[in-house]
Amino acid sequence: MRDVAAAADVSLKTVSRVVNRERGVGPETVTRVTDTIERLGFRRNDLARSLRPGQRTTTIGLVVGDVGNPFFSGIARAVEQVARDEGHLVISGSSDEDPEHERELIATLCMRRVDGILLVPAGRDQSYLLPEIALGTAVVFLDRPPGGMSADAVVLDNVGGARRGVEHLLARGHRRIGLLRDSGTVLTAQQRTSGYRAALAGAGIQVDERLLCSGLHDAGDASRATRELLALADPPTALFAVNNRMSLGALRALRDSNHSVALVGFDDLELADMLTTPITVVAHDPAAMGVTAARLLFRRLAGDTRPQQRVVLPTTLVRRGSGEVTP
DNA sequence: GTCATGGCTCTGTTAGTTAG
DNA sequence: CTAACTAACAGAGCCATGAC
Repeated sequence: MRDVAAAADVSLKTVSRVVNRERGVGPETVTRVTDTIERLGFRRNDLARSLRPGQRTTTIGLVVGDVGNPFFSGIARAVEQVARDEGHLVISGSSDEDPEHERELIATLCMRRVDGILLVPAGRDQSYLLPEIALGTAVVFLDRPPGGMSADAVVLDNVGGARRGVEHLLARGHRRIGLLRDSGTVLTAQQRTSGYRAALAGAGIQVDERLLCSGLHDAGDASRATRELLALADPPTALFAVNNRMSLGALRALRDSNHSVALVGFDDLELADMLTTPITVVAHDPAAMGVTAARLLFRRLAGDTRPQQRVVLPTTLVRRGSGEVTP
């Protein structure tokens, strides 16, 4: 900037004004400075620009469970689009559902002075964010609400969606429905299990706890659990998988078995409609979640002081075949 | 009073310098 | 040798100035 100022024979301040398109600079000066900027290849240093207090870094942080998971990458893509429209850069990371890792990532983002944070919480307590929020960092939670504090959150209708999926199986005449779920600490899994129980209770069916498989970490675990369920003396005639990894595992196990078992999964799966028996899912829109959360974040950054928002996004049952298998 | 422009100062961190 | 101080980085906020 100093070189530009010297070459264009103006002050630093005038270059700053031209760079930031501020009003009050003569058209001749603007042309001369712009030409010099072009000639010297000057680019504003945003790191230095954000040095002054009150100045934003025009970056936001995004922490999800795993950017490799299609659900989270769908969110990330949508967040990126909104951020770009707002002139912001997204710095993203995966917590691997590890609370410790989540905190480290957030700390790193805060050290880089991101203006706002979009977080899919892995741990049960996010009160460590309160000092950052007090300093002016905007925070919006996705997929799961925060613990130990309250803040804006965009979540899914997990209970309702799961209930609808299980009711769909019940309507086909299934009475023994297995449940495949991941770690019990993840709130979404708990809520989807509640939906499962509510559907059975609504149909006057006692839950057989042997059909509930918990603590499954990945698709491999879900496959093993499915095989175990099918090996029971009175195996389930249908399965409800609480997320896409569980569905994938169940699908692998079902492919290798000669049982005719119905399957409904929460979360849509890529290619789910192209399988021999396409999968029926409780679908939702990751992009809508990303867009909603990002817009909320930027509204807060723009000074919106409305009370904290809890946006609940709907789910839809997509009938494709696997959930329409009758017992 | 308005417009165009310039000058000083401040920011958070760190390398380098000086004092004790 | 350590502690304290200072300069440097690149830009922007605030205020000043001169011309009209």
